[in-house]
Amino acid sequence: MYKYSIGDLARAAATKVQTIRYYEETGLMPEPMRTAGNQRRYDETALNRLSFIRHSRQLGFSLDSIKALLHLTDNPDQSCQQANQIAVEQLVEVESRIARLNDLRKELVRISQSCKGGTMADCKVIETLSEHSLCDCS
Amino acid sequence: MYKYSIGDLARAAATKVQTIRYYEETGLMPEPMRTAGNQRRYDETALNRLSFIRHSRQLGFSLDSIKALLHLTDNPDQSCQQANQIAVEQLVEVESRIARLNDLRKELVRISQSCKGGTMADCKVIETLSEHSLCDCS
DNA sequence: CTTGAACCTACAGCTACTGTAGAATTTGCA
DNA sequence: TGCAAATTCTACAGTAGCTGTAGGTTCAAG
Repeated sequence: MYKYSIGDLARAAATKVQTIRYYEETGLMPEPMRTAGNQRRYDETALNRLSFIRHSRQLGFSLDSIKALLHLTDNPDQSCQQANQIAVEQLVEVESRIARLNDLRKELVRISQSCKGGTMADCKVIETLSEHSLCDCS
Repeated sequence: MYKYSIGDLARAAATKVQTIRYYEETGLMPEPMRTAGNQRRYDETALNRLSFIRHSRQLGFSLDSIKALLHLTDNPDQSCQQANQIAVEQLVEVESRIARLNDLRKELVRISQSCKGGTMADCKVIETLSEHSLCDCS
């Protein structure tokens, strides 16, 4: 039943041991059972919860958003709309980040194409980095 | 000549006063002149340097990369190639971030489209976030 | 000359971990 | 069963790149 050590859990969810303890500290993971010698022991539920957290983190959700999502799952009668709302907000955020990065990419291309291979004295890269007025970025 | 207070500089470069002091602490900005009453006073050179730093930050360069670029400008005889190398590395990094974010976006779209508006008990959003196996992300 | 804005230093806090030290426990193998 | 190696424990410091605060001083306008 309570078969996983913290190291097992870490391996299974591709996390670090310290990260799991950190999640416990900050209330994302519940306090697990302990052995007689005070070591943590986990069950499948804990592994699922940790996987959920890690996957959400990979999708860019903040720990606060994840906390909110986990709180929602603890109240199964509430509307799914709130969970969806959090996901949509995250989507909006990701799309705006993509847009900004595309702008950056454009200017970086311009900068690196300006290099004519001379010395620093007439380096167009540095020059271009100095002139914010010319760039498209917000 | 030394006409800018730290507040003037902050306004001119759209930064916070504390950020300028932080850049000084970490060696990105040189220690400026001081008034008799110990307040910092800057000239145009300092403003140019700060603008360079801010613009580079907006393009996603780390403070370490910026330090390297600034170091290059202090040695005008060196090859421009090194500066270009840093810019190209940054470009590669930005492109990989864009690619990853595009993957995330795809999955977030899938997640938010799965919401059918019921209760949390059968929330597809949460379900989808739990199942890493189904997703495309790395 | 006064008053209020801006400045000073020093330090704590933010996110989301990661690393370290030194001690205790558990596990595998003889 | 005994022992060594691996793992775990707590507690705390450090990372990037700032940002905010407290308590005090200086500057500039009127």
